[in-house]
Amino acid sequence: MIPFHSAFYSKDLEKEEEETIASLIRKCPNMRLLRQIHSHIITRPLPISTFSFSLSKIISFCALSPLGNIQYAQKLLFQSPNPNIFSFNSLIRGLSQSQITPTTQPFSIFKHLISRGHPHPNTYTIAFVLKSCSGFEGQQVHSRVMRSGFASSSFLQCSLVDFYAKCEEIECARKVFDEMSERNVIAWSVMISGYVKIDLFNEALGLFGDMQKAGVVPDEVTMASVVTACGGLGALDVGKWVHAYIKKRKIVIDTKLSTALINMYAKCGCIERAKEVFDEMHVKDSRAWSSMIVGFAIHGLAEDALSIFASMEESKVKPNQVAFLGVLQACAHGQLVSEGQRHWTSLLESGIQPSIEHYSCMVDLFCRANLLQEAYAFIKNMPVEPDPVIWRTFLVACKKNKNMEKGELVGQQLLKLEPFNPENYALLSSFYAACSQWSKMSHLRKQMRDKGFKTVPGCSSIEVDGIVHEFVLGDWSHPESKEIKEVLTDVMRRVGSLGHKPNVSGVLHHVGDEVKEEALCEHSERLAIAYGMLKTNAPVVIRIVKNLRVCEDCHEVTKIISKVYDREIVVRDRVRFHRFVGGTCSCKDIW
DNA sequence: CTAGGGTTAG
Repeated sequence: MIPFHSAFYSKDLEKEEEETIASLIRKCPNMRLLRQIHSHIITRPLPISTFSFSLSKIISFCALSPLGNIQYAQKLLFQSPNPNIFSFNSLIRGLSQSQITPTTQPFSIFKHLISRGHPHPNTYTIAFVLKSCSGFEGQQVHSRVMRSGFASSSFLQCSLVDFYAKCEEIECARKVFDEMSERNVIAWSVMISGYVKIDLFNEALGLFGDMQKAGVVPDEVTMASVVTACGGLGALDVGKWVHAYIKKRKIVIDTKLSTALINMYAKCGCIERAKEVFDEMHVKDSRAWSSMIVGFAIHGLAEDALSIFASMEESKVKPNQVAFLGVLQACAHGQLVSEGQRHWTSLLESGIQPSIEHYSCMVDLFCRANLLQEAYAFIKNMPVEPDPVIWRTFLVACKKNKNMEKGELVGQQLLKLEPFNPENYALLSSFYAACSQWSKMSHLRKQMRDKGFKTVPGCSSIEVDGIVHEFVLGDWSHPESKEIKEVLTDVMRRVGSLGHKPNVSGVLHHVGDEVKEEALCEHSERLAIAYGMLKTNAPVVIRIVKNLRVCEDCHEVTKIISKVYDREIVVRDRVRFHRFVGGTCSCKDIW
């Protein structure tokens, strides 16, 4: 510390002193030393501006440094006679970043500032406050911004767009975005990522197109959202185009963008390319590893998932909860029961608190291996309450194993837990159908009708020449549906001549088998596959994205198609991929 | 001392 005598104090010395104190605080290794610096500046007869500057640096350290103490920052601030806005900003930022739930909310500090009239909040204050606001609070901040002189601040406009996007108030976000006079790369990126956050992937891609038209150059942050949108849509062609665009524009492919690309390729059914991107990464963090593990898992490549998990451990990156989720998922889908149990033990040993998703994977592990007893015992021994997903997993297994007793029990449980979810009624009804309990099934379907429940219809899409065609169950409105029908008739003739008997157990209505067989042919994945067969030729891969899980009969038929028409068909299910080649499926018929 | 991005059960 510079010794000084106030009599000789000049502006230069003042600056020098401030600089020394600031640098001391920057390098401060712990709170104990910080308190010493604090008492130093209190006891020294510093000029008021130097004192105030130093105190704000101390408060900032306490509020923001990992070595700091947010409570202490708050105490200091409210004890000091005239804290500046810098100090308030640090405290607000610290509170909104803090992991522990703060006793004081940033928004209430903001209100406090306004009611006492000084110091005046600035754009920094508002940006920090918005990060931790509830929807209601944020609207109040918004209206204050409009009444203040900050309405045209690009920073705040971006913060507001992001704030509304985080609240899933996408129309409000869009309104702020549209009213901006100048939109920089950040404004476009926040809006695009806002759409991605709520699964409006087409809107995100559309806006990316508008951004290009507006001549704003995207960067790696923008592209991460765009890539994620492609993955969400399962649009491989667009995804490949976007990847090529990134390379051509020489946009930096950092860890986050690489992770997004891995995920996109995996979700678009192209696991080889996902692996290529992964191998090219220089720095792989736990999220990158997790993406690769989950990618292998959803492709049914359990061995690859396990070996990449082992490599992750070897490379000293600690598996996070998602990595464990991926490896358990892989074991479940690959029927590797003992491997799954081994990783479960290692999850518990790692100190990670298993989440409901982890428990769900374990239940699924037993269910897919038809170990219903083990699954049920596992559910009963869980320290957390089983959720509807877990019960549905178990009920699907009961359906497959025609276990009336357990299935009925669990089905009732499910309806009690989630009485307004049509999916539960549909599932239980198909369970009764599988067990040939027709009267119970019609009773349930009557209940559904009475309650006005509608199940989500199956919907499959296929991308042809960059255009995504959607097909809904039983919907023949496609302009080329006559040709599609001809393809399907040919398929049924050739598939039938190979001795395939339609498996109608997946059809819900208790009607004649002939009607049921017809209903099977109208399943959305069949329409989409037929369209793919119509519009493309081998060796082009037919890639389908479906919103529900594939029905058993469609799965059989698709296997046969892949053989007799010699077409590779990749179907993205609601939960995983099926790759049909030469009459077999990569899921080994477990799904 | 401001604004934007990546993994997650059936």
